[in-house]
Amino acid sequence: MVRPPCCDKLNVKKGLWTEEEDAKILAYVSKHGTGNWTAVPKKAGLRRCGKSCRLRWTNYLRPDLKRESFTPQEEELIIRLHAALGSRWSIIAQQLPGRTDNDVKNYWNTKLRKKLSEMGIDPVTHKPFSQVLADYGNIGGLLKSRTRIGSLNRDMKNSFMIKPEPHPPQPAIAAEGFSNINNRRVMKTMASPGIEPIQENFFPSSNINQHAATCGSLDLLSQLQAIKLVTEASNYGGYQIISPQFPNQYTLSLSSPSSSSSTSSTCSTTAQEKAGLAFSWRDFLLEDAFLPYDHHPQGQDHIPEFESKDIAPQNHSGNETSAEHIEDDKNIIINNNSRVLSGMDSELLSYGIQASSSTESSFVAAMLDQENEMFSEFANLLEDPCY
DNA sequence: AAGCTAGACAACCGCGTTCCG
DNA sequence: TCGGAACGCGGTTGTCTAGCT
Repeated sequence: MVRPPCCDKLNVKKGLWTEEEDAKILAYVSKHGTGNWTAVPKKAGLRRCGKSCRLRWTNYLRPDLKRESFTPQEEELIIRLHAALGSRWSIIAQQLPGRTDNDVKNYWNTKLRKKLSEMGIDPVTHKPFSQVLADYGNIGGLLKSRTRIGSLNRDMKNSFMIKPEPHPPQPAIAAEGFSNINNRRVMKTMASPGIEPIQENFFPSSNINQHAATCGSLDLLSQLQAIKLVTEASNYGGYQIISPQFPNQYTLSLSSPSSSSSTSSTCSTTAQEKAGLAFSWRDFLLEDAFLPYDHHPQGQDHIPEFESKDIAPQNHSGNETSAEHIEDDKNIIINNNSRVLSGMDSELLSYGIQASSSTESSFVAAMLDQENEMFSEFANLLEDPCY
């Protein structure tokens, strides 16, 4: 990376800003407006990088910034947007007047992530840790018991380090195990050698494992298809988690507590043959959370309140087909991303299903995570097709 | 009182994208 | 069309402070 010319000078000042420096920025902006930040240090008489000036103005000096703490409404909106968008802080911040992306990011990292973790919810995927574990176990089976904890996301790692038992944590119990989730001192400790390897055969076997054992590998799309199928199947066999603060947010309503989140999973090809499913790459695009209200099925219990036109203009392909939905006599309330259920096993359809939009849309984030995992962890498999 | 720990948030860094000559 | 500069974003680090031992 080539350092910008304005930052090349050795005498560029770093660190916290003084009131005098702030005053210079304010005076400059009030006179010249924003823009051409590289010229600001010189014109304003500052020994700062232009980039640093812009950041100071954007994150601190802008007159329209809110200084008070986040409201519960803002909290909920952040969580819902994060579930739909992932860590697109600038886009999320656009929906919160007076808040900067840095504000939102810091608030997420220091408060909300921990809060979700204490609720037993993975802040990355917005799914219960138990379900993430189960999903990961299914995919991790392809590793032939070579899975390492190091490939899990941070919060899952912490949950392992603190609560090593593989059984799904119940939310109320899990709370005590997820303190200090975001503390980087803990992260550094966790990264220390010697504690990273996880016991072999940690994750449960699955039909995917069996198929992979015979096939040896799956192509990437097939693996994504498998993940999606597993995820969606798991959604309907997971746990009921109802946050007292966000009672509508993380509600996976189900009627069969005996159903393991991993038991109904199967390899994509097998499942597709069995259920007549057909996936394409479009199935894995982020789209649902941004559909206008009238594109969602009636009766859907969770409609994003933000304006879809303002965010994520990408990935809007194929709305005319993706807007399909199902609402049958089994009281299935799902969003349009769950159309694959149309041919799903009757054993899945036997459950009463309520999947919030955040749960469904967070699938994409989980998918991307797992895809990255696969690229790194399964590199040898992807390079060694069995066909 | 001193040292330590953790929370909060400001600021920096690196990278990708966009703009412009 | 190309290359450099500027901009924007997300992840990470630094610093301050309050609370605890």
